[in-house]
Amino acid sequence: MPKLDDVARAAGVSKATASRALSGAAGVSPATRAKVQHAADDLGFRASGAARRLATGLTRTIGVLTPSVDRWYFGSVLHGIAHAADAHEHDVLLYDLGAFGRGGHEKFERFMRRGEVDGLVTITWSLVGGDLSRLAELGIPVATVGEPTPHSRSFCLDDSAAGEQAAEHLVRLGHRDLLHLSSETEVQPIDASSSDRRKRAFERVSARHGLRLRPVIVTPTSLEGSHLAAREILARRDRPTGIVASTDEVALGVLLAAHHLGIRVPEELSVIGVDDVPTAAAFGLTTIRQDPAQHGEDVVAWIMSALAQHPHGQPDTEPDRSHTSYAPVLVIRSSTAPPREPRG
Amino acid sequence: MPKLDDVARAAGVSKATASRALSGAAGVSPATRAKVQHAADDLGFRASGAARRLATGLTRTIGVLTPSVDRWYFGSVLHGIAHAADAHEHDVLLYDLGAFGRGGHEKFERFMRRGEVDGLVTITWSLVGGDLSRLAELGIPVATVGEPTPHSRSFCLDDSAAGEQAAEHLVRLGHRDLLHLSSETEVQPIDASSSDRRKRAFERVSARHGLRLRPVIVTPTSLEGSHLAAREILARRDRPTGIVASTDEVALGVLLAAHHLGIRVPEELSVIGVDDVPTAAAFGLTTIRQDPAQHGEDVVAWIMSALAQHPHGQPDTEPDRSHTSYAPVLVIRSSTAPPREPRG
DNA sequence: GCAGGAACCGGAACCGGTTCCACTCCCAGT
DNA sequence: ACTGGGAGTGGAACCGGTTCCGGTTCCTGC
Repeated sequence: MPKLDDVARAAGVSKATASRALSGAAGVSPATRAKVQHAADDLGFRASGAARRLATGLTRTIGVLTPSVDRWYFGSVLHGIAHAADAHEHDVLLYDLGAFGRGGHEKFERFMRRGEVDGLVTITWSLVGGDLSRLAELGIPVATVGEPTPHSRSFCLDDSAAGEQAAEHLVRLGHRDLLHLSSETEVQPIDASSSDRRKRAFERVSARHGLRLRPVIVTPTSLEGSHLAAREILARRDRPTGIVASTDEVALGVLLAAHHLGIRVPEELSVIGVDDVPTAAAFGLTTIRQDPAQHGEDVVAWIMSALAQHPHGQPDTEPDRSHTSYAPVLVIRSSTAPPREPRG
Repeated sequence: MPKLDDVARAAGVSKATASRALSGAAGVSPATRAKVQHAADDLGFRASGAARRLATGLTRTIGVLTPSVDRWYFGSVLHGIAHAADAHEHDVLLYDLGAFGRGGHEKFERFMRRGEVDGLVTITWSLVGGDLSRLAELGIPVATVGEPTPHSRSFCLDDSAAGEQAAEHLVRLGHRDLLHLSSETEVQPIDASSSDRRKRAFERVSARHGLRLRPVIVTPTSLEGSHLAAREILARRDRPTGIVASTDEVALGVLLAAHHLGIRVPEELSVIGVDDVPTAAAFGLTTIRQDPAQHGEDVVAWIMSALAQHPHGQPDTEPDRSHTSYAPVLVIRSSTAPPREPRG
């Protein structure tokens, strides 16, 4: 494996010049640069990342802390991050904290102990199992996607608007008797989750239009969980005419329950979700769309710009803790329609 | 940020001894080790990974090349890898090649140019966009999960057995008129995909039992794609009594189509898939289960053992290219039953 | 009492780049 | 002709660990 020294010797220059030539630094004559480049290609030279890291203190790597990787939302964000990082010639170091199970805290500690990255993105803040306020001490750009947070730069769907749009869509169709069904988040404080923000938005809409007040239902986070919960709800005589689900997964559970109970959608029951997962289209589910992969690309773009401004260490100014919220977009399919016999 | 030198000075020993003490190497008295450890804790010392890399040539990182991260199978494997790697105090460097889109080849080249890892796992071999035979030159343990391959160690569900079990299950129930529906793989050579192996197994079972011969149907890889294909198939008068799908995603599309056409499952149609995705349970889908997360854990275990045997560079012996194939397990739910009027 | 050796430790040479600083040219300005 | 300065380059000091090698010390065996 040839080293920089070999390249320098082959090109008849010093290590210093060879380094400058290959890294594109200024102060090298075009002729010399070409000579060095040629020698490097010739020898099949590949710079040692370890040596570069040690000398520059830069890893050209961005870390991702996520509570899970095999769920749609997290996977999509990660996909966007990986794509954007690649475009910037950066690698992605993945820490799958698995906070949905246990052991997330230990993994977080391991990251703090030995994770060496230039920038960090946490996919959701409160879900990952660790004291995330300590991340600020890292002295690197930190951003969160999936939830607004005062502790760092953040990117997230406007959950309130999403919740409102979902409810308003059904109200506009004539529904007066709605129910909100959300899935619980297993680790997250209940009052800081996206589900909760959507739920509260629903309640605001309910109050605004004087809709019938129904108890809040929370189901386990799984299609099966929401399916069973929905079955119970829909089996009752006074079931609502429409259900606003906090996510598409929950909404699909409702669809499933309706199917099993022989309740026709949308004739007898309207259902709306949030996310627009790939399967939503196949099921004809009306939903509020968000694009997590885009969020992932944006968060990397921000990290790169932060890195460009402050190549090393602490920024001298106050760190950017602004929040980017994405506007939800309503996607109307065939799971929503006016109620059969509008009341009120 | 304290360095090893500081720790050594604080403990009143040399850098060499401090290094040995902290790394757990032999040749340090218990008393000295404790003293150094204490000093390190005291100063909040964290060893520089970059320096360690440079000195040892080890990255304590394993790379993952995957065609996608936001699909169930890949995400699950990745989850297993991340979990196991963490248990071995290794990091995970993710290369999402995105071969389902374009640009996979460039990303692969970037990995070859600058990816520095101790071990590598590719999730599927032919799907990722690059000349993977070059990976052997890396001189590090390489393994593949998701498909058997002669080029490297590999881990994969026994697709033939899975395909046979699925078909045999329906035959055992009395079906004589089956159809196999598989989704195409966009990049993979068609004759090397898991779908293809499952399809050929189906054909063997068909021949063995002299079942009615039906044309092979291939659908686009998406729930929507298989849904539409299934609708066309099921709308015909002479539709089969059972459908063997190459994956659960395809099977769910069939279920969806049956629902829209008012065909009752399993009374009028049996459906079986492969994978046992989380949603399969909610839909009552009979399927062949595999556990990709386990495959991920196993592949990491193998890499770790290979690393332990040959700490550096090329193994002197022939590299291990054996294949581990996982036995499929049939999970019977409510989408399969004897046909209404058994023929033959 | 003394050779032999094991256990422990320190000095210094690495690993392979980057970058500061000094030095040499060469050319424009007066 | 002489100087100021910028462009191009080389020497050498880093970055922060690991590890080889040699030197003490102390204990065991004869």
